Amino acid sequence: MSDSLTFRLLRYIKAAAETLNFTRAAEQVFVAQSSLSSQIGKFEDTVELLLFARLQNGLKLTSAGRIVATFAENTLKEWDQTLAIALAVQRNEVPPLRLGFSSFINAKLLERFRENYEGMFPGCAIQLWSGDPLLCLQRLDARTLDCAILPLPVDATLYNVQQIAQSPLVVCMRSDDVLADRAQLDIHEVAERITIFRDPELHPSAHTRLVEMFREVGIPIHLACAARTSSEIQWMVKERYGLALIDQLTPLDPGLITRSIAGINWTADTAFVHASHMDHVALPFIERFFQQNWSASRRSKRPSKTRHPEQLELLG
Amino acid sequence: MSDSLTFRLLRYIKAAAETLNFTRAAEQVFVAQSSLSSQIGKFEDTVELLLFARLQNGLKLTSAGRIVATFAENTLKEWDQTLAIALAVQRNEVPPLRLGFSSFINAKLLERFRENYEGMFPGCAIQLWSGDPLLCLQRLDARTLDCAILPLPVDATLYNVQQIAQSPLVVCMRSDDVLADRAQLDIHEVAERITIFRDPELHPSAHTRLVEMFREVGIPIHLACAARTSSEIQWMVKERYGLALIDQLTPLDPGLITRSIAGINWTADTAFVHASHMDHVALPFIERFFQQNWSASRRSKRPSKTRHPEQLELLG
DNA sequence: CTGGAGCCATAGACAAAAACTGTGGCGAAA
DNA sequence: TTTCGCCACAGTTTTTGTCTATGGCTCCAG
Repeated sequence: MSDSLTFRLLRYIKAAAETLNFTRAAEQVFVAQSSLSSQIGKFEDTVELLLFARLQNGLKLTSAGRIVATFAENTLKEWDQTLAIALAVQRNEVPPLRLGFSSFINAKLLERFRENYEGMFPGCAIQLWSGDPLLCLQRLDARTLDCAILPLPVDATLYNVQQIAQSPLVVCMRSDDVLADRAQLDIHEVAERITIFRDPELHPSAHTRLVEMFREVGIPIHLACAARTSSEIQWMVKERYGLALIDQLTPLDPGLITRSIAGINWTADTAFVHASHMDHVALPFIERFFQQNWSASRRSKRPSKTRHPEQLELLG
Repeated sequence: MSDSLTFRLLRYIKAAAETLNFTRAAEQVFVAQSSLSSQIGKFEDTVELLLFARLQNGLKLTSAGRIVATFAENTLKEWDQTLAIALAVQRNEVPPLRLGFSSFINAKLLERFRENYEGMFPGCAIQLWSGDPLLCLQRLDARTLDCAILPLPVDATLYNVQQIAQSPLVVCMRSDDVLADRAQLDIHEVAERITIFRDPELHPSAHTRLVEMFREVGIPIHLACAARTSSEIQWMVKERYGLALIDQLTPLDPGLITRSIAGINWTADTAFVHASHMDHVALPFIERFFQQNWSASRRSKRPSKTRHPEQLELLG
């Protein structure tokens, strides 16, 4: 039964598990030693679970005790976070979530994020900040952003990175292109014409990755046009500056089409990123949400016959 | 503070949030209406958090209340699971975890799983059961297996599937093969020689996927040899029956090497699978573990410069 | 418009639980 | 052997929780 269990008791257990010493644990939680001792003892009796082995040379956590202590620690932490966010929501003091995003990520991801955030924290604002990934990361460091949705790879280990989407890269071309009637393209017939890229400065590691991917199929990159936004890319394609590789899910301007490349499974990966300190009250919640519901809700929408991994939009 | 919060109170809050009626909620948790009412009221006072709006036409959860009620529900469920597993561990009544696996998954995954399981549940046994994926799934249905580590794709929606690994498929050949001195292969020069496959019957959906992947590069499959195990495959390669596609991380017999195929990013995906009913006490824990620690611990081991998505061993 | 039903809050009595102080036992270190 | 640190137990006080009973409020049916 869940009775006979108090959050206070969880604190006792946590302290005792940390110190392995009832006396010092009692000091740590500001009660008499006998209180802590008897509480834990009584609990052990009622649930018939020995948490601590009382040995001559001190205490020792039992296996069961380790499990319970872990639970205690997690639950206390989660409660603190829950209380913080609940209070903030009630007082309408949830600061706007400063969400950075690269203009190259899929807009649908942002939309979905917004919907879910509104459901969790009704009335709480999101401040969108569009910028290239490098700037987003800098602003995360400077704490002028709380989190960001960015294309992978994200270099630093300083950030918490959670991949949330993966979708194929396809060639974007005019619908009157000579190759437009082909269902799939061969890399060798289009490689030279792919000349439009995002500005390498915007996300150096992503560009490096592209260069590597090209090299793997034995083709050098012909970078003729550097664009800063997705619409710039599409404009360049329309103006016949060349072809471009774009995320398959990007909304297309009229007059443009996309074609996949046979045998090539390059993907655009997207991640939710935040600095490890987690300044914003909602971040712990969002993080747990991405772990549970997000992938679950996508899984149910996804056609049941799983095909290639490159075609899975989202990975749990 | 985490004081003033009881698990009993969580049950009250949960019941009240479900019924939106203090009287019926009180019945549900077997106390007088006044008790439940005053407990919730006192709690709201002490944490200065209004959980329920008392309106003329009944109760309504506030935004903060919804957050707290969700927390209550989760925490109660997790405690039940924690208590169950802790009791089982203490009594040495954790039934052996009947873990199925395909002989085609990477052995290191099994090893890691075993280590982590031993850490969590010292002394608790794992019964390994090796068999082809289809049989594993059938045994999950029949409840003669608790869970399994299988190659994706897993067709049914009846199972809980959590992807835990992804690694490139490479061509396995003799070290004295004519192509052995090449760093990378072209798909067209090896396609005809790749004749060794796992028996399609063992995992029809995985074979279907392979066929599709071959078709995408415009090459039909020449299935000349069907193997049932990884070592059979390697034996066939050594005996010059042909080449085979294998998981890059497969331990190789001496005399064999692997080469990647340029421009091809086929991957072997592995998932942790269990039936949705979760018979084994440890399953909730394992599941949470995969969500948190597993990917985290891999992330730290992974070289910091993230390369291609196909080369990520594990996805969070 | 009036009486009853449903719902929630409050009050006071009582019971249970948790806290505190003080003490004793036991092993390890001095 | 003494002393110290640590834990368990006993007795007492304080706090907390539950119960019954009651009152106020709204809604609805007669």
